[in-house]
Amino acid sequence: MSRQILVTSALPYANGPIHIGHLVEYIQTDIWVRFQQLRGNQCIYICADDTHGTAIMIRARKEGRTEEDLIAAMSHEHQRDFHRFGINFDHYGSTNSEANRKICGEFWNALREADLITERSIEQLYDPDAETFLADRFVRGTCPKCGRTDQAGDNCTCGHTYSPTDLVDPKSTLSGATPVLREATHLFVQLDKLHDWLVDWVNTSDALQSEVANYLKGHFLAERLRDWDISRPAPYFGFEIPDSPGNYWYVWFDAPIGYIASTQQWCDGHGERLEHWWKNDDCEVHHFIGKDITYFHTLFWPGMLKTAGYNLPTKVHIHGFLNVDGKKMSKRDGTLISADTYLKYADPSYLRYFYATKLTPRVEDLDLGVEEFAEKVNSDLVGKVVNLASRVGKFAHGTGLSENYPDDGGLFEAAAAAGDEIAKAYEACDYSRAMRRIMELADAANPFVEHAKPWEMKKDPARQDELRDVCTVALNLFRQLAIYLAPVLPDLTTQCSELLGEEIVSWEQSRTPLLGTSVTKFKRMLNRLQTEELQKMIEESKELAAAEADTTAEPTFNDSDQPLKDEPLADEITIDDFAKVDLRVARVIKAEQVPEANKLLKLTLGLGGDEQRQVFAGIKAAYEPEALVGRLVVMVANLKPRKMRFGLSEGMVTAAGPGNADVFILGVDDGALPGQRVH
RNA sequence: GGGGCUGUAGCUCAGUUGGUUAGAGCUGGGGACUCAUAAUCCCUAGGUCGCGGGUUCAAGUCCUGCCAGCCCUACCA
Repeated sequence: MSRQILVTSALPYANGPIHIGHLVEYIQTDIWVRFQQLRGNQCIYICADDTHGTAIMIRARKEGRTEEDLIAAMSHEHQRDFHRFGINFDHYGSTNSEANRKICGEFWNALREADLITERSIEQLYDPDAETFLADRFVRGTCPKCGRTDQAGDNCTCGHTYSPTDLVDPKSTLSGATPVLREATHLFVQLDKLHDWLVDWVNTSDALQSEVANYLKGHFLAERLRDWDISRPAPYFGFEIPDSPGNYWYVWFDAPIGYIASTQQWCDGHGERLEHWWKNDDCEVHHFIGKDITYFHTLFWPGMLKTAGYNLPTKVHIHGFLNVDGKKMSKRDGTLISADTYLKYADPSYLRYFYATKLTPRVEDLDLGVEEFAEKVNSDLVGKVVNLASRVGKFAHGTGLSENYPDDGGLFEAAAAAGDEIAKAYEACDYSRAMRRIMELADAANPFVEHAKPWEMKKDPARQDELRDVCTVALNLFRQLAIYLAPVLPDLTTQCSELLGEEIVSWEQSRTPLLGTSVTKFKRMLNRLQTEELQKMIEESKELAAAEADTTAEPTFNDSDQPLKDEPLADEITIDDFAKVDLRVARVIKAEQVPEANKLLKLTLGLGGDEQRQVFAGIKAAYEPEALVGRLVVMVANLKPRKMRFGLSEGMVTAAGPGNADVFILGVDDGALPGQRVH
């Protein structure tokens, strides 16, 4: 009984190129889809570019083009890369399509009807220059806890987390402007109304890996589910909400619906009905995703599907991240290798096979060790599998295959019997196990040729029948391997088909030997992988990253000349003049308000040990005392003490800026110690 | 701090419901062959199964404590 299966991979964001980390997922999915098709199931593979959101809007603006132009170019590039890696989508759409807008509307109405939508006003930082609300990652500023500057909008390297509205001296990374708080209405999905249903679904469906189910139960379902902020105010690149003008669906609302919209487009082109795939209990829906988007696919998405009356996922297959040589991929190390760069140095089959040997049904990170990668490809694929065909190909071209299958000591039969186990492993996404079993078969096949010594038969005209029998066995064992590897190595399968003049279309072909046909001239199938090529690949990635950093860094140096005009450079001095000023690193030990003073804060500065100075600084309008405590500042330590109305000031804290709220205290890089002199 | 996962030969891993001398591939050492892409074949080396307790006639396999590593999360996913 043939199954009907719809498969998706996560939608790549139209904001950057595909890299080898992304490919883990697409290769994993593609293998599964090809396996299902080989087994005779009706299986379609749907994907699309994820195109909406602030990041796309900002990037398009920076590049001076429309969003549509940007995402069209990106989609083209993505599809080109996927194609070159043998990722065989049945349809690759875009979330920025009319089909998607329409289905989003349908989901929206269903959520409204189920009374799951609520409205609330929230305050968010707004960039008055760029005229847009700012997501956390577009705000940087000084950590309110430790005073480190240039920290991200939601957390600091000191480990503290906070809201971007807590940042001292926040700046928009888009325009450099100081963001202001602005109120806007947002729409929320009250997910907690589906709490009981979700608990039940997580417990009873087979859709989730056990560790994922545990994670959900322990983290989210253990308490009240928070409302999900599902709208963004204009300007926003996305779909405007029909019954809430000026508000747009958040990109995470329309992205998963893109799975359905893209299916719709496929249906339109193939005379199919969407209901047959998405509103049909007989159709399985499988999502392949990375662990970072677990939450969306296992709580919100099922909730939305349930509410709108679509098929729930039969299975959400979640995989871990890719490391390279045991470390996170990084641009600096050159290990964040783009699909495009990879292809200049290595065959896509290598990566497909290597990932297959590493993938298990668990949510585990996988490691691409550069040495291991080359070893595995060379010894398994070239040395064992391809070698089997390579070593008899020349002989077989003359003899063709025997009419009857010769005695091979039970090798073919054993390999045919192993098919069920291998299929089971593929089905369970346990490719690692499948590859292991297949290589065991290859290990058993090579000794057969070795012991039969076909090269001796070749020299003896009386033994040509024997020679043909040996070739028949070797090539049939090779053919079995090619069939079992077909989901992983489509190119090898094609080459096998060409060699033997038989198209490989079904897993069942592994059960019966191919006999009595001619064999075409053997052509080399796969080259060995040189580790030097991999080194070059990493080098090129490094250079690309460096070049990119150059071009992106440039605009940030576009500084105004106003400060210099306001305060021209002073007269030249000698080094001796400068040496008279004793600048020291000091730690702010105490910082207090001076009740009667308009501009002053009273600071107690430590120079290490017991050495302390009391300093009055005119920074009241710019800094909260609490934010200063613990910070390192640079002070003029040998300034003659000066009596002020509120007490003695024994030095001066250095700072830049015209005054009032625009005062910026000089800091030092990590590692400096109180008491050290500034030279 | 909370949760999850992992810890078996130099490396990557397998070890089914607890049951004979713990396995494979790669690497290393020795040999053979020459059909094959410095491919292949044969032989060989090698591990107190992270550590300590416990249950059992019997534990890598179950329970418990500890140690190490990785990941997630830390009252806005």
